[in-house]
Amino acid sequence: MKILIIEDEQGLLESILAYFTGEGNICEYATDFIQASEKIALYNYDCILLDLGLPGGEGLVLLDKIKKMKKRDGVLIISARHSLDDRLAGLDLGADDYLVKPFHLSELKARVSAIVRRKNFEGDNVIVFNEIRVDVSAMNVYVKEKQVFLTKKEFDLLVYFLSNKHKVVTKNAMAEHLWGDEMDLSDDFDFIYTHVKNLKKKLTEAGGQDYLRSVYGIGYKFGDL
Amino acid sequence: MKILIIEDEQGLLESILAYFTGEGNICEYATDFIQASEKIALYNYDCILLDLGLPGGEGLVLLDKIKKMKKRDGVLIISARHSLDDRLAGLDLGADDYLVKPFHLSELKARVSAIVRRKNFEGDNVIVFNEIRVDVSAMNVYVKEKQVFLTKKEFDLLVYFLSNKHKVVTKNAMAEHLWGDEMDLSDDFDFIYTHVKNLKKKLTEAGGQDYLRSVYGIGYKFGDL
DNA sequence: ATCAAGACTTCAGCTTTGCTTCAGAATTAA
DNA sequence: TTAATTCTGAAGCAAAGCTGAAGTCTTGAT
Repeated sequence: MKILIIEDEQGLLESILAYFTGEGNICEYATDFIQASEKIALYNYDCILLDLGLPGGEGLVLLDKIKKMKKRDGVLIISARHSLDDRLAGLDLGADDYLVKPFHLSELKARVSAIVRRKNFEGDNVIVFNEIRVDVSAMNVYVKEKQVFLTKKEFDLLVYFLSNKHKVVTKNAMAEHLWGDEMDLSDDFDFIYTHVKNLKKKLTEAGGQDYLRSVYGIGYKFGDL
Repeated sequence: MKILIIEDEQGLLESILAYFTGEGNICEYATDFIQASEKIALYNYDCILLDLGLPGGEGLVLLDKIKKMKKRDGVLIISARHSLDDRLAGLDLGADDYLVKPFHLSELKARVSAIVRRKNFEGDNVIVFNEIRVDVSAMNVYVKEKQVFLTKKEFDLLVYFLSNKHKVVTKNAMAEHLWGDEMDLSDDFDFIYTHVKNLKKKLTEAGGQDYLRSVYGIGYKFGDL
């Protein structure tokens, strides 16, 4: 899962980062309006954590921007303000949920999961594709009722392919989804071939068909045929 | 056992908290309607202690909310009012029991235990998984009819694994269940490895299979295979 | 057919994470 | 208070996964 954290308060930012990366997610962050706008414009996130307390009340402006872009990203508002007005303004502008500071990280996690589940899987967190079944929240993968054990990268990759099935995905898009911007996109990341290969091997060895076809010069396409 | 205490009267809240945590339970609390709603929506508790005396008669509304959510949480109503009407209203709305202030903490405890026993185990407070048998209320664990003596942390851990069998559980989730929100989740708590190891050792030494597999970079999975 | 760019395979070393052990702190029991 | 048990924290070692590079094979264009 890919998360963007927009938070200017150093300490809080760091603990959120530590917590979510600890859960195995890809996290990015922005500490001011400009940074945040750029990231939002350039990338897609499963969920954006937005602190309304940015200087100059820029938080609501950002939210407005996100929504005007018609992106699918979920938005969770974080705010120190108890005023009902702010919260309502946020929800009016299309935020998916809000959370008042201070909060427990586990609470934050629960809400983020809820948002992502609502968005991506319409209440169902199991993806089925022919003989492949992926239970996203339990992190279980089955091929023909036989369990397959994947590493984190392999799992992320599979989920990404499954949620883009029958579409051509570029190597860059895959890299962005798996590593966020920790990685210099001008790099070659040839090693993505390694992960693809390992994933393929595990799936076919478990008796699955090979649904992955490479598209020369672009990337891959996962799906029937 | 995880308990939520909804009580706006500071002194009473503190003594209930002290008492139940002293008994070795994980306790959380809420002092107003908003806090309470949020906690209820996000987490599951073995029992919720609800003071009807919240300002604005919000207690009954909360109870209604809980029941409409179809959660399994037990609810014990606490109230200073002696009126039969309130009591009936509460039980009508699905509360499990009713206690009139003032009361002795030991009485409160007895009622909570009774509710939990009734709710969670439908008269049967034993979890069985293959050759492992756990009597939750008596804190007894048996492997193939042979009793195993666990410490409290080990016991909590086992119960947590058993109630999440076949799912991948993260280290964070385990920590939250074992320590509630007293612990800074951005910490490393490496010592959880120690508890895991000790639990494993005791179970296998008693002749149990090793059902626990670690999921690299995420946490553990307990179950068959 | 030839060539270059991209794709695939393999594998070693590097990093991260997990396991084990043990000692001291904290808690509980006697 | 003392003794025993349990919990926490740290250190060293083991394992898993990730990265990077080298060599080989494929593709599509010339």
